[in-house]
Amino acid sequence: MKDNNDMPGHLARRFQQIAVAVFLAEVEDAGFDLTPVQYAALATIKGNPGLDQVTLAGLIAYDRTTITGVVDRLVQKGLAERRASSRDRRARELEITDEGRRTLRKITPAVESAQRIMLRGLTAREGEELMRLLRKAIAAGNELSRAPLRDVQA
Amino acid sequence: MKDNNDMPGHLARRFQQIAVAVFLAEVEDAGFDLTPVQYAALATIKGNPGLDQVTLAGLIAYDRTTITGVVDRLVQKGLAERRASSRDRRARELEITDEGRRTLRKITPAVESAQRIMLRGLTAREGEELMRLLRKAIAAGNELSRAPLRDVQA
DNA sequence: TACTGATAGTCAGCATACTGAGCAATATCG
DNA sequence: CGATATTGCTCAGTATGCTGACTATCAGTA
Repeated sequence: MKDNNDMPGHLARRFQQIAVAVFLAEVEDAGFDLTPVQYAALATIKGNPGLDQVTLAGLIAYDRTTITGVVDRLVQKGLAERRASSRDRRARELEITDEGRRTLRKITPAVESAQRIMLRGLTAREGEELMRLLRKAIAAGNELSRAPLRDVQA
Repeated sequence: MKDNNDMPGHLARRFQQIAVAVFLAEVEDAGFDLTPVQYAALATIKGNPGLDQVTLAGLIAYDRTTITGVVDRLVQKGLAERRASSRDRRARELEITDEGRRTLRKITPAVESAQRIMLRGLTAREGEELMRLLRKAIAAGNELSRAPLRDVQA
């Protein structure tokens, strides 16, 4: 009978659970109300102005049905805008607002602090190694989830 | 500007996402309909007959408000039973059913296969190292989530 | 050009997770 | 003993994530 602690799936769930909690706590301490998912989406919109929702989803490996709600909330908070595309009337072009830019800038220290805290039990070397191993495992399993990571075809 | 791939939080989310997808796929291939969360709960009930919901939640680090729904579904599927405790009328004692035991037994190969698949990009040594680092990071962050792991006080 | 297939987005429904509130029952302590 | 605090559980509300279905639109082709 295997112990939970020998199950990578269980460990993945626990680590993710802690990572989210730490992120939310740091961001709230900084005076903001933004989830990890919303942060990643907003940062990606900023880095890729005018991208459509499917592209955004692919860049951060979200399901396309999830992106709808995430963008809804970013728009509702005034951090992003959703416009009909002129090239493809099915698509929506996404833009970050000035308010979104300001929020991203001010929230960055909290986000970076969160990343440190979630690795606080590890040495710097171990933290790097953990990230390397996660990247490698993720790369090999990318196609196994419904929402794989997709590069932009620039 | 940090890349997503340098953010342990993002990597945690991606690995967990893949882990869940792999688990569900393997279990479905084996002809069962059980989520990772339901599996862990059921296995823990089997190993700790008569435990109450708070104890169960502590053993697998679930929130107590989440456990309610999970147990609901296990009961509804006929895999577990929820009884009023005679010692403490607030508490519910949980028991696995014969059907639950049968399911656990038959599902085990799929669960173990899933754990292998989610590490398929890593060598055996790397897989061990990943689990060690996750365990270490989790131990240091245990108290940071609302639902920390709790040992039984037997 | 008409047909077919693929694509962008949304929606309904289900299953985690969490916040915060509330109820019932137990434990503790003056 | 009685007031208070704590505990076990549930519920309402919100936010991911997913499956599957549907509409509108676009692309490729006969």
